[in-house]
Amino acid sequence: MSVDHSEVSALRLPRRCAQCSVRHKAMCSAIDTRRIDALDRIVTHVQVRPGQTIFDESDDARYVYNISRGHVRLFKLLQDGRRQITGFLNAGDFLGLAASKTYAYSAEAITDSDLCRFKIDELEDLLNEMPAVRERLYEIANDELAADQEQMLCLGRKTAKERVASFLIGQLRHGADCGEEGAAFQLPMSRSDIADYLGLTIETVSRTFTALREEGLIELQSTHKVTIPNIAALEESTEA
Amino acid sequence: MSVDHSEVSALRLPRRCAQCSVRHKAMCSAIDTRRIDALDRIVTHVQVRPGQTIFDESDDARYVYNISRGHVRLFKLLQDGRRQITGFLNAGDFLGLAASKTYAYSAEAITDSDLCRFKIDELEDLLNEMPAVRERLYEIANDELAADQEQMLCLGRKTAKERVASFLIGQLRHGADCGEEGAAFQLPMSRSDIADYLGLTIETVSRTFTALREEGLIELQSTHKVTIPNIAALEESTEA
DNA sequence: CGATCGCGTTGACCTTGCTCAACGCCCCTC
DNA sequence: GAGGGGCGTTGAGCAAGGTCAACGCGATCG
Repeated sequence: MSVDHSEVSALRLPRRCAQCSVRHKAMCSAIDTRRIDALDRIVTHVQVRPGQTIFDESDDARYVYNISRGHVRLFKLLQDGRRQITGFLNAGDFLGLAASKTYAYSAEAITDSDLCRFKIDELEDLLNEMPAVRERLYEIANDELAADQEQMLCLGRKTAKERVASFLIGQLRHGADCGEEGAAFQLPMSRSDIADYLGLTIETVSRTFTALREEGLIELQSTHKVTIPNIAALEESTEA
Repeated sequence: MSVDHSEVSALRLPRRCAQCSVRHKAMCSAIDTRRIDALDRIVTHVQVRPGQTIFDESDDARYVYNISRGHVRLFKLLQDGRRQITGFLNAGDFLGLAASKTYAYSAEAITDSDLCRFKIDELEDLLNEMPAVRERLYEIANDELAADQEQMLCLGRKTAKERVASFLIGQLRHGADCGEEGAAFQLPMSRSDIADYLGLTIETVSRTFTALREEGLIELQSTHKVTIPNIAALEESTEA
């Protein structure tokens, strides 16, 4: 997990899918090792900087992406600027699935990120060749559905404290750079991103972090580095 | 759209998929007419009464369902009983997609409903035979994803009035028994269902209906029958 | 190196929507 | 046709979380 933006120009993008660090996650895990070169032929590697738009909700949905490094936020906007972040994605995650001609949400990089971009038409050909990949996409969509349902429960029925606790547990699980008890992990996103993800204001998120810290449920090494000393205890704050 | 429960025993269930009233919706629309009999061999028809459980979140996800008649709610519960309804389904809709061994949500009938039930194992065989059906399921999952993102925006960032307006427009569109301007349509679900769908209380939903009526944005023939005299006007109340 | 900017935190006050309670209405039952 | 239960509406008061404002701190920049 990296929030360091200083050396973008020195980055080496993965040249070959066979050597990719997220080779065994996302869509790619469904591709036979012997045929992984088929991916190389249709992939384009793109680099995005913090805050940079990957695609906009209104764009023609011509590409899908795999994240090979970095952190991304998905969101929808109302006309007056209110924003709802519908998900945070990390290395290994997949984005760009679309129900219609345009995307269902906008996507921006949170940190410096490397993306593998596929033209949907070309991917479609690959999908027909390798039904296992389509099945994998279907699985991904279903996982995403389950996560969204959980998030609706959070937004519709949980208190501020429960939402923040749920979010932290979710980050711990999903990030998984460090699942161990008491391990510190990074929150790559700002308080404002967290607020827009949880349907709260920045101030409420901030106050809730403070409250959780004062209760000993979390420790804050810095604003973006959290430790959960007792996962079970925090999990109890996740509901009721 | 039926909220009449009086003659369940007299119902004729569809015997043949080829004659099914929702034959050209949902999953079934992807099945070649000449091979529709393959469906007949693996389908079971089930009838459920208002309030009856179709499946529980904790159940083994062994079946998927198509609704051929009636109305269904999907929901998740917190331990203390708080409920979030994650979707309302009508005739032609599909439910039971699951990411894991168990379902992602519980499902109950709102009105008397007829369901076509498929054992997932058996469906899986069909899917391998007819890749177009799998593609259709994938499409359905993606539509569902887009709808869920929209609902997150609603729950996280809209006011009570905006939520209720969005809900009514959504019902008009999705129900589609009557898309025309000024046409009345039925709300098969209770105020309590609406509240749990919108992340509000019954009282707030009731007050908001009254407010919308007093502003002339809706007319209420009865508690469950609504007219939208001017769709564009109500749509404006949908945000900002 | 001081000025500025972005971000996070904290405090005081306010508003939206929730809680609790009463009541009306319809439908069912006896 | 009196009683009762389920559902929806309305009102009064309350509280969770939002708004507005001040401030702190670290990074960047001229």
